[in-house]
Amino acid sequence: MQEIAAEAGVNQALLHYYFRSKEQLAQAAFARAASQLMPAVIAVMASDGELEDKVARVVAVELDHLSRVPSLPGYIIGEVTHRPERARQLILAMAGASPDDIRPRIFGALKAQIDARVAAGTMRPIAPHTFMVNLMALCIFPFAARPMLMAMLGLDAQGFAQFIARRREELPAFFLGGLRP
Amino acid sequence: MQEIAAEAGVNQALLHYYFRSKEQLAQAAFARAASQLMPAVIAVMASDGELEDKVARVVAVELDHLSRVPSLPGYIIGEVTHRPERARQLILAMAGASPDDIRPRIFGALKAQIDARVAAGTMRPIAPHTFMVNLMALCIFPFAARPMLMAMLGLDAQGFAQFIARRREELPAFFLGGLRP
DNA sequence: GTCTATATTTCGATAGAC
DNA sequence: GTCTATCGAAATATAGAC
Repeated sequence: MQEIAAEAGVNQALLHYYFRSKEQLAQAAFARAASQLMPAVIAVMASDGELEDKVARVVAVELDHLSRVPSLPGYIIGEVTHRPERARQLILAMAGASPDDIRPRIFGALKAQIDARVAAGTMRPIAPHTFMVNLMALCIFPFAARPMLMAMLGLDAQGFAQFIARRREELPAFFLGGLRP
Repeated sequence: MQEIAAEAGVNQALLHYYFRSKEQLAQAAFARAASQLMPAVIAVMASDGELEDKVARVVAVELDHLSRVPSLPGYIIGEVTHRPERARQLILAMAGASPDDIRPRIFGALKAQIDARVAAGTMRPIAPHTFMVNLMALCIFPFAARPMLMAMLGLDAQGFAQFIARRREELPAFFLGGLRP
């Protein structure tokens, strides 16, 4: 609380005036972060448009956005791991609706598009869940594991940014390639 | 410290006797966790054997292991995000050697194998870094984001386990599929 | 709404008996 | 090595002036 107050240029009493307790401040911070984890990803996936274009757009939007707040995924994952009850709030903040309401909207459209591709023989069957998880994993994980990857690959901040920039171009082809029959 | 002592069935004084401070206890816990994040992955990747077999073995070993400690990735990611200086210790604990020593061992062998496949026309070019990051992402992310995915996909613990079990079978084909020319 | 000052609680660390 | 008891520091929450 002291650190936060100092960084905000106020004192602890004011934080308490606005948030009433440390826990409620933590929840507010988490809610704001959660709403920024997957900007428009759900909207994109639920929208009309060719599957391949959706993938390309999700990758581009997501990597561009996370490049601006690279530690966001690590923060959210740490928080949700430590307090699993936040998971529901996370989905709610991401999508603006409850998990039960969101699920059909995303996975309904996605399943129909996958089925169409499979029927046309241009795609192997894949569960919509798996499709989404793989896409999220390939986009989000490099940021979540950023300090680890920087150490492992011997990159500084600039080198990491370049790594992501290349990824932005290559990832759609890699992802869609994994789905070819 | 109180919670940890209670769970361990001892008291705080004994924790201090063994670890001297909270920070040193945290480091010890982190080091132990780090050594379990990617069991044998580095060994497998640096070993002889066909690339396709390595991928299949890494996926199998990693998913089997993380299924037994599903919150390990989330803990490590949270810790490294909050304290990036732990990243070096993470690599060291994972591989038993410094990042600078490990890098050539993994990526040297990997690069040679990729180059051979590319020359034979059976694989698109891919940077060894990207290869490793994609593989790690697809294996580790589902566990790191487990509470979030459970909420998003509407799974309980058993449903998540089944999701991973299917993943164990499907992931190698998806991953290698993304590399075909 | 924002501050200073302070009360209250929690927590990490230590002393010392066994 | 393990415990009980306690010190001292730190942090959160509150009171009250402006």
